[in-house]
Amino acid sequence: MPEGHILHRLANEHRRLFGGHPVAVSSPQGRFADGAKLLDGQVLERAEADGKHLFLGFPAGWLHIHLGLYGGYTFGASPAPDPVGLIRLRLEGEEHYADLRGPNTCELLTPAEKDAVHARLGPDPLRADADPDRAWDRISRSRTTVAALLMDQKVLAGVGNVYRAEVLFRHGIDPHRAGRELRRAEWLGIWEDLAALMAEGAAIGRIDTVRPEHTPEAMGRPPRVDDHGGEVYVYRRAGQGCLVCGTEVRTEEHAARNLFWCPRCQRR
DNA sequence: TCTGGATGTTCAT
DNA sequence: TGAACCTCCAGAG
Repeated sequence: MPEGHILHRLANEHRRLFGGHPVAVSSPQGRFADGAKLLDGQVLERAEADGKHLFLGFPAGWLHIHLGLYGGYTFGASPAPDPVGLIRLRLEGEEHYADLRGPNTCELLTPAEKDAVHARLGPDPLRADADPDRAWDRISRSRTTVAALLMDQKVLAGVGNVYRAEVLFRHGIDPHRAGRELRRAEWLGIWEDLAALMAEGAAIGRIDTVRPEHTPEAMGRPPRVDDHGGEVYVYRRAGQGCLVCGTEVRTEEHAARNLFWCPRCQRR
């Protein structure tokens, strides 16, 4: 379930489980057989994430992975079992293995090619070197909606549909407002909040955005279960009552993605 | 058993 | 703006 926090979590996981050691690299499915052959037996030297991109550094080059909509990882203790389903990439160390399925991208890059990927991404709230003003330059001049801008990886890297919906709710911002209608203070509030929410998401492995005072328990309401794990305000809650005001949460297709918002809490 | 949907991106038009 | 692509799974029949 890949938004940026998951990729940072995966980078940490790769460092922890395989960093500094040689790994057996294979492609049981066969679609990355040539690349796997080049990397097999090499030491995993680095692992980092930028936005929704994962980079694994080997002497032969950078392994670039993008999970797309339904790519995913499975980790386990060695020895790895016989492959089940389509496993594009398998890394195996002495104690652990990692299986990658269904990625959008799984390719080997030169350092220059890796730099080019970074160059086309906006700042990532989870990276220490990120500069929110770089995103603000784009947002403050744009007629595009805030909803679309937050999902544009050239503007801001790592935010997906869940964080987009949730951060706009938390700041009471109508997703249909144009970027240039946003005030700088509002943007900085969004940025700070994303950095904190996504850091927490990376640490716990799920997206939790509901403030303690709004949890169903605190509000005296029956608990709700989200199929994606954490507790959220509006994402995929169309037709349900808003946790804060009770108004029906709305949804629409916006720039080819599902958008969710509370028409009362989020004003223009 | 089949269909449709999903937290994403790219390319063609 | 729409289609294609990557894969899995819940729900329908």
